[in-house]
Amino acid sequence: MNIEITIAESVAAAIKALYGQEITTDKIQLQKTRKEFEGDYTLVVFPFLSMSRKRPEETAQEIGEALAAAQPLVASFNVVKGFLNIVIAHSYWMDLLRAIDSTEKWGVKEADENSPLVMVEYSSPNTNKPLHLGHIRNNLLGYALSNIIAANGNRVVKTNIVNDRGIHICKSMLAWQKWGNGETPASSGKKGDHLIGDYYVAFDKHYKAELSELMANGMSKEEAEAASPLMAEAREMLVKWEAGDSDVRQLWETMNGWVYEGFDETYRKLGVSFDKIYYESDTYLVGKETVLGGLEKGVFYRRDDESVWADLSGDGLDEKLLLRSDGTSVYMTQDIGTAQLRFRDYPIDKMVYVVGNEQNYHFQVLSLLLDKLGFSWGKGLVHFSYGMVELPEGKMKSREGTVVDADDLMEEMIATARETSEELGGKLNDLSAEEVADINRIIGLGALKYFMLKVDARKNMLFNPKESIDFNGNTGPFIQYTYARTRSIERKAAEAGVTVDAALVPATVSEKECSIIRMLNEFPAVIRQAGTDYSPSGIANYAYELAKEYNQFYHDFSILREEDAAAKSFRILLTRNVGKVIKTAMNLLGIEVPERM
RNA sequence: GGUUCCGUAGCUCAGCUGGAUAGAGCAACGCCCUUCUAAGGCGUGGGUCGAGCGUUCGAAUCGCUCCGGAAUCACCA
Repeated sequence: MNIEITIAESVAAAIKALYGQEITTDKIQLQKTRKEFEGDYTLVVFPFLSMSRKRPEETAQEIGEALAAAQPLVASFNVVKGFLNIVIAHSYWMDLLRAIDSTEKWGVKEADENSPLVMVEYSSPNTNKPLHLGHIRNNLLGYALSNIIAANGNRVVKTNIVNDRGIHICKSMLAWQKWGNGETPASSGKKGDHLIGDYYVAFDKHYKAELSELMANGMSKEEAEAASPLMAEAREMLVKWEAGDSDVRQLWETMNGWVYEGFDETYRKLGVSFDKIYYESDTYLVGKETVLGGLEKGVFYRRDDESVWADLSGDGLDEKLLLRSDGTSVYMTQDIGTAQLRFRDYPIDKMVYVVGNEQNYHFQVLSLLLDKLGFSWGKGLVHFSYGMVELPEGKMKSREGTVVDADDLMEEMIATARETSEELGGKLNDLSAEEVADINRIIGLGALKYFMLKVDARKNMLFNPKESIDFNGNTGPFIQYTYARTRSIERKAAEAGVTVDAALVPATVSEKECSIIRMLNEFPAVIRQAGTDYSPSGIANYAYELAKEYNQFYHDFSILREEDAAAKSFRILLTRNVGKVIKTAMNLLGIEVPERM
């Protein structure tokens, strides 16, 4: 039974008894009492003044007295202006702590076969270059979001749509043919995605050189772009690809294969995974069919030049192209095709797309189109839109070479974790080299992940590599550190033969300790909130608050030297559950926690 | 120009279903390691919550109008 609901019901009963008014519990706002006042929950009495027809202080006093008399959980109360601060009985917090301790996964709601099925699309890379900083934000958000949605009792299918076709991959292929000398990941020792990325850059370099040569000979920029033999070759290759030319297809499969191996490694290192992967090369034709089907049903219309359009002016938007005049598909067509395939594969109840906010308009349109085409989840699709990641030097532009590569960044973070722990000296001396390396990996990646996830996803964020590597303050490593300490205390207690006896009740539980238990009590609500708001940052900030609260209180506190057996038992019990909740919260974010650090 | 999003301390960010004196961290300065982990803790200074108007007993939070910034409005993806 939730304490807040219990109190709210008692308040409603008190108001009825005092003023004869029926009031529903959702009208009663209970909030956490602010730190500077005594109490656990605060009732704001201003809304009841019209019923009581008395001054705020008097009203609060009356309600407080009625509560204290009728509700045994209310130990005491105090009134400050129009605020009634309620102190909950310590025995309640003790019972609650035991209840939390007895649950396997506090706050997590398991799904069953009847639970709604939510599909979450994230990552969605192009196969012509390696993953970069922006993808990291996308992947971390998508993975965390999937966990949070699952923790709210939904079945979740994590999916990735790989953009594996188009002119961009032809550019890499062409450059490799021309200048590659048969280079492979095995021959060069490069990661497959980096190898392909290098050829994409090589194409661009040669193309630019070609353009400036043509322009030097008197052409305008537009003329040069149209005349470029390199670009013409790339386009020719795309036509061959679409026609199913066996040589081109074979090269395409080989090179994409290299990229996928590279991506898999990055995903593994980042700790994200997918249940089902779709490829645009499989979906774009389905999209075309679906659009033509919509055309027959009269949902879309054809123009004189044979192009196919959707008229969305009735929905306050413009007209949208779906098939070019030459019959080829555009981006939107592919997304429709992907949706069609997915719906065939899964009984989707809700679709969540984790895609950058530069595509807000696209998803507004997609939602309408899917709805018109009869997808039940089309109208209610969620575009989980996130902001750009900016660097201190300015916005990231792949062409200007200021891209932060995902693999490099992860390595850098781990290296910094290693340097920092070495500076601190000797803490991990008794561990094997592998164990130490693993701890450094967990910390380095934790720093990166937490930094990305604690910020409200909608906002553009500034990623300062230097600051992110600072392990002080509101950071992943601080939370991991707090967890490692809770584990250390438990280990030491076990070594000393101290057993936790939850039946032992300490004579006093401090207000601060009650406050920590109250925070644990909030965790299920935090998960629900994060699920409805699609907000990993909500979980992240909660984890920090809890870690800070615990760390502050227990910093100068020697649990194991406590002489009162009941108090010692209680504190270890509290420690264990703080650790449990921190770990659960961090794992929802996709962040590992180390047993030691 | 239309649409959407953002504007909170020097910096990076919380807080936003309306509630008490607007919170953290970083940076600066001063304390605290024979103690379960100092990757820490305690303290000091730092704010017209972009501006104005409105609704309300009460507005950082809700509404309107401005001012800044971003994204988007392609037969690109």
